[in-house]
Amino acid sequence: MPLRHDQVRRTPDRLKDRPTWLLSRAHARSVAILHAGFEAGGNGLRGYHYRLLAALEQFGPASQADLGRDTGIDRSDVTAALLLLEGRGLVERRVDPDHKRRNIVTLTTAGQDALRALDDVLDGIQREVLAPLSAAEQRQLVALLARVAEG
Amino acid sequence: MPLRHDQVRRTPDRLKDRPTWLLSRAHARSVAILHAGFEAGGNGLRGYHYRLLAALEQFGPASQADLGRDTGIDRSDVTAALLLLEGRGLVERRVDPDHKRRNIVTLTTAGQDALRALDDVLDGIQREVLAPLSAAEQRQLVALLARVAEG
DNA sequence: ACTCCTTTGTTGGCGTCGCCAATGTTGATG
DNA sequence: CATCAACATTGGCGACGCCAACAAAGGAGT
Repeated sequence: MPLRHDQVRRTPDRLKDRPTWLLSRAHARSVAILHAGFEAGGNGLRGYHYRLLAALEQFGPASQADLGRDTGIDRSDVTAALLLLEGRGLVERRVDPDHKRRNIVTLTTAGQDALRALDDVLDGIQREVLAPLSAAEQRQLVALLARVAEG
Repeated sequence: MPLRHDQVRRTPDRLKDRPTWLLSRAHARSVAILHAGFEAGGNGLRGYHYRLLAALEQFGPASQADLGRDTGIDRSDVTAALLLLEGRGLVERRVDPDHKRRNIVTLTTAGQDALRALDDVLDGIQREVLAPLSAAEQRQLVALLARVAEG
């Protein structure tokens, strides 16, 4: 069996046609573009932070546990992410007077501004990720992905 | 603004329709199913190991650098993954006599068997991941994902 | 009132995947 | 012969997901 340095990039057949592989590759590309976008215009915020800001903006003040449930983020990770958001003044935390064990998290004006800025970044990223597809195909993909994601 | 414990799981609108979000969710589900499958029938091997075995089986013995290129795995991660594969006797490493800095990695018979076993596991996983879709839709999704993955 | 169970926030840890830098060797190229 | 590139290895980092243990607090049932 001959060796094969000096050859072009290949992908084993076992991988390249498997849906899970394609899903993984597509996701990897999406993540790379997301990362670059957040790097450039995200001001150090990451996916977790955006999810939390989005939930706060839409649903209003909430406890950390509820935030975790709405965003699919583990309670412990919510704590860490909020620490950063609070440090930047994008969010405020205070103890719920009725439930002293509960923190009520509120979006600040600065937080709203940051969310809007991220929205723009995100929109650009969507366009870049879906660029290989026509508008109709993009809609198809979104519909199919939604069902696969749901299970 | 009223609080909202005791409510059902919701997802912020900002997230739930974005292609990158759906891609991420679909990928997450795929990964969860993959993880469960490897847990059950993967004998402690993970994605990296399968990729490496697949490349070796199809393309024959190769240097670690070539393996990395074929599988999209970083050289440093190839080293670590091979360490485990070698420890299990699924792979053999020897120095290339013509290039003493190069290791030639060879798939053993046990490695081939392990690969076959993983193939079956993987096939089952594909079916589970794509279960929400009809056969025609599955083909559509695969075609679209391939293009998105490619960029 | 008292016990039991659950929720909440926090800390700390683990695993996967992807990536990058530095290093010592070695081969190839000028 | 000097330089440069490739190779394998080590070690580290970041994002994301997840889990266990914990103390504080509340709720339910007796």
